Amino acid sequence: MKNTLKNKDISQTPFRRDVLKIFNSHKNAIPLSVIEQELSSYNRVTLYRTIKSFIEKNIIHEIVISGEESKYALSKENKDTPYQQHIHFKCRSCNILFCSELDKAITISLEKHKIERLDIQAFGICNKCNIS
Amino acid sequence: MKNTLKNKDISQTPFRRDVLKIFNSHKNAIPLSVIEQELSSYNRVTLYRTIKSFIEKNIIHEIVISGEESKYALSKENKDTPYQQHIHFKCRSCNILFCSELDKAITISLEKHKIERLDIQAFGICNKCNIS
DNA sequence: CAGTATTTGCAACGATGTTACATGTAAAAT
DNA sequence: ATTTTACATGTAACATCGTTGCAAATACTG
Ligand SMILES: [Mn+2]
Ligand SMILES: [Mn+2]
Ligand SMILES: [Zn+2]
Ligand SMILES: [Zn+2]
Repeated sequence: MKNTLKNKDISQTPFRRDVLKIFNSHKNAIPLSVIEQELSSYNRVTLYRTIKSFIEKNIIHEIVISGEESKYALSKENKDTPYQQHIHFKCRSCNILFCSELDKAITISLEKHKIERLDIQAFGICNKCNIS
Repeated sequence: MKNTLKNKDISQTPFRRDVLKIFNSHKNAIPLSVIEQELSSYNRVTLYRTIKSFIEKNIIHEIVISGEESKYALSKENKDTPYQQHIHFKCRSCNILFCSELDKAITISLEKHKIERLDIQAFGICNKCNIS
């Protein structure tokens, strides 16, 4: 499970390891600004390139929501593990955003059009905010 | 059905009318670049502000997809008509993006979290691209 | 029509993301 | 282990995007 870089056919560099460590230390999706805060020092350009590589290699995926800073989260899929349907949940109270698997896959059909993949964002109130 | 500007409590100006005309003349969601092409002349700042007002007044809504230019489409909801669940379909062949209503509303439940609203993007092959 | 509120255009600015190129480093080959 | 090669990084410059302050123009109100 560790050493995602080697598994992903992408060369191991200190900077990439640091960024990956940050992703591994967060349960939820994080924006660039959080990565920047947690890196002691960094180069803007290199960070952009790192994020882009990670997305291309399927190490992370981007989650965009209208009017918000893009967020990034570790991907589960590999060469071995194929893509698995999941949704993104965003709490309107504490603002966390996380990936969540579903018991049963959602299917939608549209009469005339062939749907191959769904991208689902759910908005509401999370567990923690609900009880307090 | 016409004269959306008056209904929406937003003052009518030539520029806003022109932009609205463009939306009315397109069945599908369109990006800023298309609006810019179709306006004979325009001011960048004013266009940004117009789009922002239209979104605030619920005349249009923004559809963002990772890695793509944001697109905008007319909204159905008014003071009268409440929000109605719908999905966005994007064809990977001809690239059109449009809003589509569903026969039956989709519901997802997440055990611990309270879902209030869903945002669903569907990707695949549209009608037209499928037959040709 | 006159007075007020809102919108527009302009100029300047900040944030975001990209590119070219020289240098450094990781991985592969010997 | 050393050399070679391919790839990653840092720097600077740039382009694009979107925002702001302010003065002038226009739409709305009465
Ligand atoms: Mn996810
Ligand atoms: Mn829509
Ligand atoms: Zn919460
Ligand atoms: Zn199509």
